[in-house]
Amino acid sequence: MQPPFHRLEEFVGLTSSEKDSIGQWFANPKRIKKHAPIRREGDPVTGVFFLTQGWVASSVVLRAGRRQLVKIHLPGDMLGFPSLALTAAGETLEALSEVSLCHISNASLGQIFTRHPRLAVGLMLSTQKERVALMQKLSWVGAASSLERLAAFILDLADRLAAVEMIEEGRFDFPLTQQQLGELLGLTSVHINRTLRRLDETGFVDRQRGWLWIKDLEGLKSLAPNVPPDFAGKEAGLRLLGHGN
Amino acid sequence: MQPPFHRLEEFVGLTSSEKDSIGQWFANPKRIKKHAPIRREGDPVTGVFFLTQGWVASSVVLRAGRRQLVKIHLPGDMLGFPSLALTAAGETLEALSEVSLCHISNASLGQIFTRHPRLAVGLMLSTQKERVALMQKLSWVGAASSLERLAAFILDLADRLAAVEMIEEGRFDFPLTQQQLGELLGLTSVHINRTLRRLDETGFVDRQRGWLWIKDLEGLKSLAPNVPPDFAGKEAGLRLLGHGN
DNA sequence: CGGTCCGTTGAGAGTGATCAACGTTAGTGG
DNA sequence: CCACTAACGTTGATCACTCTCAACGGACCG
Repeated sequence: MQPPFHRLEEFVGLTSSEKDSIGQWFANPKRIKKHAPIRREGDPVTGVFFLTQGWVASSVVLRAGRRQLVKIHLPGDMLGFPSLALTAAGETLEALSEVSLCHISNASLGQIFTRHPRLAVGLMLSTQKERVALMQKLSWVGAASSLERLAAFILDLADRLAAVEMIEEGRFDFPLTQQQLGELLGLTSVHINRTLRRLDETGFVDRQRGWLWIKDLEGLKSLAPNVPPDFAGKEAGLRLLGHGN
Repeated sequence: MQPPFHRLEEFVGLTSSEKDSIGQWFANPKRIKKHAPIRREGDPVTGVFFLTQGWVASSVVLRAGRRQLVKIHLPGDMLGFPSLALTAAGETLEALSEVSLCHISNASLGQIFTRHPRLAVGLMLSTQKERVALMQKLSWVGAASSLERLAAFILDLADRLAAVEMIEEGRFDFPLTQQQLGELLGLTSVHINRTLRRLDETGFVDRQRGWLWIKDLEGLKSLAPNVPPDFAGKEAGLRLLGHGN
């Protein structure tokens, strides 16, 4: 199976030599069992990860024993970038399903910058995209009701699932527990349950353990607190590197 | 006056040739009046900014007319990076005080990647640091009480002010209105007011229009929902680029 | 087949929002 | 320099969204 390059090629076109360099990353993918930790907060920072299959949650813990899920990662995502700036990992990465991922060592990552500047730009833009997504999520949690937050998350998720063909006619596997949804959106699992039921009763979604079905996309969109940002694709890379390149 | 290089040199040591390249950025700084917008959401993305003096807020707006302040920027910060991935700016940058900043064009930024890989690594790590900060803030807004959020913000701010010597004995200028504080922390201005008064009455802080005084640092720390992350400094750059470099 | 985790539902409590009014400060123009 | 005005800070009363606590049923796993 072809590794999901789409996120790496989103912002810059890659030459075959660049693709070769990347190809090494996928030499020996690692399989992780459902619910197993990939990396814990405080672990040494050995590099980043490229997720090829499955769902991963990244989270930070607070003193009170609470925790915040920062992001749900899907195939094609790069994991662990923020921790590069820290002495020890600042986020826990946990497999939400059977997961397959590749480790990219610090040295390999550094070589991208010294040898493949175009690829480095692509990586940088990719992490800026993540930052935009994080800003959006902060705005949901800081300034939207439970119904709005849930709608926004489901819509965002559906978009990202579509990019890797993990959604069909609005239906998709959904391995998150309501507890985890709550930790993701700053709500309790009890309130997630009630809010989910409201979406259900209105006919916007249908759900069973393990999967979700968006029955009324436009209805959900009418609830969302913002319109999703418009990512620039290759144009972003060209702005930085010049059109003659 | 020496531009605040500290953030650029935080993760990698710079050679004199690299410093020269950067030096061009500071050729003609632009002055912005208090309360003036630097860039609005939807504006074209012409590059990024390097803040040399003053306070800047970056914010996103939601459909309901609400808005979320994403970050308060201080001298030394790079502004506008996330929007590089977008077709149009995704965040509004607004001067909270008299501001002085330098514009760095897309092309100049691209040249950093093609000509000065070490500097590019420094920039990348710097934006990862911002991402960590954003993750922290999300956790405050998503999982902490109003008192905890306020304490966490004030402590974080004090640390960052200290890095640019804008704080003296715990006292500093503070140009944010309570309305803006509310938009930053996901609370209403009324509730900010009451929460601030609680901090005041407990003797943790003293405040007047325009400035703030941290009277009991340890007390504030006891309220904070998390311990601040430990950034790796030059060690982070060395991990990627190798110690022999 | 039993245990544990997860989803569901109810009752009650509380944090923070909303609405409203007023005093104070700072900025503006005469 | 003063009067005027708008923005900001403060406080009270009330509302409601979400949390907490609790119990129970169902699904999955060993």
